[in-house]
Amino acid sequence: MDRFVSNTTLRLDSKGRVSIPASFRSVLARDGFDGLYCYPALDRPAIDAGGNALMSEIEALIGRYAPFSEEREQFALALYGTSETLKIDGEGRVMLTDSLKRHAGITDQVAFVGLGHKFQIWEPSRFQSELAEATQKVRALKAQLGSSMAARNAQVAAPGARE
Amino acid sequence: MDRFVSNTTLRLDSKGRVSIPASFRSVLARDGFDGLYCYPALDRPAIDAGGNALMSEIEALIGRYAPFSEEREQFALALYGTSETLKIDGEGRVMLTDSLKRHAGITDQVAFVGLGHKFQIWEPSRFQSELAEATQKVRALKAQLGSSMAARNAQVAAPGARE
DNA sequence: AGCCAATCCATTGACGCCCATAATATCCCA
DNA sequence: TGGGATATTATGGGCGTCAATGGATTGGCT
Repeated sequence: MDRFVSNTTLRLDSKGRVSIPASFRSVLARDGFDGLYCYPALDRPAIDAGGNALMSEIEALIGRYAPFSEEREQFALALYGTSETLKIDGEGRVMLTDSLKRHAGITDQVAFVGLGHKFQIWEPSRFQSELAEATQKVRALKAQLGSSMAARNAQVAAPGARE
Repeated sequence: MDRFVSNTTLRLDSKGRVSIPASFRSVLARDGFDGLYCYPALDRPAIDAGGNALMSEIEALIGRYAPFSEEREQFALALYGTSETLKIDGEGRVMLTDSLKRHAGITDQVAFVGLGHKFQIWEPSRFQSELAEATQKVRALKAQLGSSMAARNAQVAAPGARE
């Protein structure tokens, strides 16, 4: 597997360390990145994290704006300026910095959430409500798609049906 | 055969493992995917499962939105974030995660239901009632079609409608 | 010296992998 | 066409390994 999927919540120990889920670690290893690249998510109380794939995505985003343009400077500041590269210890753990924890409201537990090419780190209860909200949105979109392509769904609802 | 068809219900053992029906396994093998990709179905108490075909469907859905856009982040969170790639052991069994079992109300038995490019995993009695309901609807639809050809167009326009 | 962080080591519970058995299904050949 | 041999499924259980976690020790830096 070469993408981040699923979610798990883990505890921080007394020293503030937390294990990165083993499945995420193996994706990072495949991606070939020593450490964990992360930064506070722009518009949510979460931490974006990943490896080379994430870094080049950010690079691409910033690269789309002209050098010295106002937008470019601001993106660079918001993303590069707040990024950290955390070390991963021998047991696969990291120590989140205070500013990252503050941004996400993290205290003693975190939820790791796969988003494909990257993953996010949330305070567990905030993640729950965000997930509920996002799920609603996806459901709404599916219903919309369903009514325009309804014949397919009707079939799906009655897989064993014979006439 | 390269599609998932028919349905079987199987038991979970004391360790929570359940065999994937052999016919489904051979489809997965053909699809070339090590493991079982699955996630809670959006609008039913069931689990959607499959291989590469299913995963690229999700990828396509998410790929329609621009990187870092609000929609993309939410979709990735709701879809990738709740997906799991289950390992298949040497005997063709998987262990469903707690959250998947909770979503589908699964305890000690499951029904595998082929849906073509993917399949679903249900709690058996829920599947029975869902199937009965669906059959009922199809029957009603047929009766209407039979008694009045004129109704055809209206029905085709809103086949998924619930009342 | 004193603090913080990087290694290193220990524990425990879950999971992966292996082998065993029973019940079917499939084949093969008289 | 039977009917026994054989392969395949579904299922059960044992055991070693690894992941998550906790704690101790070392080493650098001020």
